[in-house]
Amino acid sequence: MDTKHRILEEALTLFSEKGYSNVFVNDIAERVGIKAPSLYKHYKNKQAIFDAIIAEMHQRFLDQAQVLNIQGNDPFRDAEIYSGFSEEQLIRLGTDLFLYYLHDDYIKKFRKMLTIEQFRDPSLGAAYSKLYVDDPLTYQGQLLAILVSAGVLHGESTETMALHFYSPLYLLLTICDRDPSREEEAIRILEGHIREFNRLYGRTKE
Amino acid sequence: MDTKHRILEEALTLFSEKGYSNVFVNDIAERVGIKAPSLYKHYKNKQAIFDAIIAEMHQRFLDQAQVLNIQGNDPFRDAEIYSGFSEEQLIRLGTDLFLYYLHDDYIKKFRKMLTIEQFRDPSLGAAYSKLYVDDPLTYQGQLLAILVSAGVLHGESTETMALHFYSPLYLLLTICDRDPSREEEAIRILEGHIREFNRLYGRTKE
DNA sequence: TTATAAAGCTAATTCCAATTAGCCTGATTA
DNA sequence: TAATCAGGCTAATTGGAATTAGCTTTATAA
Repeated sequence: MDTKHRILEEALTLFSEKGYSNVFVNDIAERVGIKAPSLYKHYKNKQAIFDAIIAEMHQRFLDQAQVLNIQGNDPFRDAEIYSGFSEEQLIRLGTDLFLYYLHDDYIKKFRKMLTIEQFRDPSLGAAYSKLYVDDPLTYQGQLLAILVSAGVLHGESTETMALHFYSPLYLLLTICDRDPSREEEAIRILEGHIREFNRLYGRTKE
Repeated sequence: MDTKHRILEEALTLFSEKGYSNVFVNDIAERVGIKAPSLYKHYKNKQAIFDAIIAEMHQRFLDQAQVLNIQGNDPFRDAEIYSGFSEEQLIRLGTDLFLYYLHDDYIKKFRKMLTIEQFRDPSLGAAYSKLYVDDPLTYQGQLLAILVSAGVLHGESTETMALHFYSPLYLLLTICDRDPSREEEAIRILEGHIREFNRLYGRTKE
C-alpha cells in the first residue's frame, strides 16, 4: 500500500544523483523491489512520478507555512529570540540551521534534483529561485528589519544585510552538496562568517 | 574545416540548455547544418564531443593563466589599481566584471552546463567548485590581503572578507542564469552590496 | 592527371528504454 | 461464496536515438 510512496522516495534519490533522464524506470522499480511494469499500476508514466515529487514538495511547503510558530515562519518571534542571543549562541543557531538544510534527506535530495533540472523547464527554475533565494532573503530581511528597529543591529539597508548574511550560507551549501567531505571546512568558514557579520552590523559598533 | 569547432559550439549551446542526455546527436548536427552521421567524421561519438568541450575549457583556462597582466590574474597589480579607486569607480568595476561573466557567451554556457552536470561525475563537480568557488575566493582573498596590508581596507580575516564580497556575486549570477529578466534587479542589488561592503570594510571606518 | 583523403550523404543496424497486453493471486466485499 | 479489484509478473511491442556501412564528391598532392 505504501509502494506508491516508496516509488517517490527512490525516484527522488535517483533523480537527485543522476537527473531525470539518466534514471530508468527499471532502476526505480529495482530499488522499490518490484518489476518495472508494476510501476504503471501506481503512476501513469515516468513523468508522472516526477510531477508527483514536485507536487509533494509544494504540499510540504504549504503545510509548513500553515504551522506558524515554527522556526523560519514568524520573524517577530524569531527576532525576539535572537535579540537576546550571545555571539556564541548565534553561531550555534546558524550552524544548526545550516546542518539541518544540509543533512535533511528529503531537503537535500530535492535541492540537488532542482539544481540539475532548473534550466529544463521555467517553472522549475522559478521554484528554485523561490525556495533557495527569494524566500530566504525575504524572510531574513524581515527578521533583520525587526532587529534593526529594536536597536539590536545597525545597518542602512536590510535588503543588503540579508544578502550579506544569506549568500555565504548558500555558497557553502552548494559546496557541500557537491562534495560532502568539505563539510567540516564549511562549518569553520560559516563560524567565521557569522562572527564577522555580528561584528560588522552588531551591537558594539557605532 | 571549422566544422569540427562549430560542432563544439552548437553542442555546448544545447548542453547548457537541456543537459547532455536531453540533447540528441541529431539536434547538434541540424544546428551545424549537416546530417548526424557526418558528425562521426569529426568525433568518435557523443561523449567525445562532451569531452572535447571540457578539454577546450581546460585549455582556455591554462591560456588565460599564462597571460599574466590580465584582469584577475595578478593580485598585486589589481590591488594597486583598486586602492586609488573611488566608491563609484569600484561599483563600476564590479558591475562590469559581473556583466562580463554573465554575458560572455562561452562562459555563461559553460557555467550552465557544469551546473547541470556537476553531480553526474565527481570530476565535473570538482571543476565546478574550482572555477566558481575556490579560485575566485582565493584570488579575492589575495587581493584583499594586499589592500588590507596597504591600509586601504580594514578587516580581521581576509578569507571571510573574500566570502563576503564574492558570495553575493555568485548568488546573483545564479539568479540571472535562471531568469535573465532579473538582470536589472541584480545590478541594483549588486550596487547596494558593493557600496555596503566598501562602507563596512572601507577607508572611513575605525 | 590520377590517386587519395576528407567530409558529406542515405540507408541500414542495433540497442535500449518506455510502455502495453494479458495473465495470476490474494484480499475484500456484496 | 462468488465477484471484483489491487497490485504484481512475464512477455511483447514500440519508438527512438546512437552508431555503422558504404557510396559520392571535391579538393589536394604526387
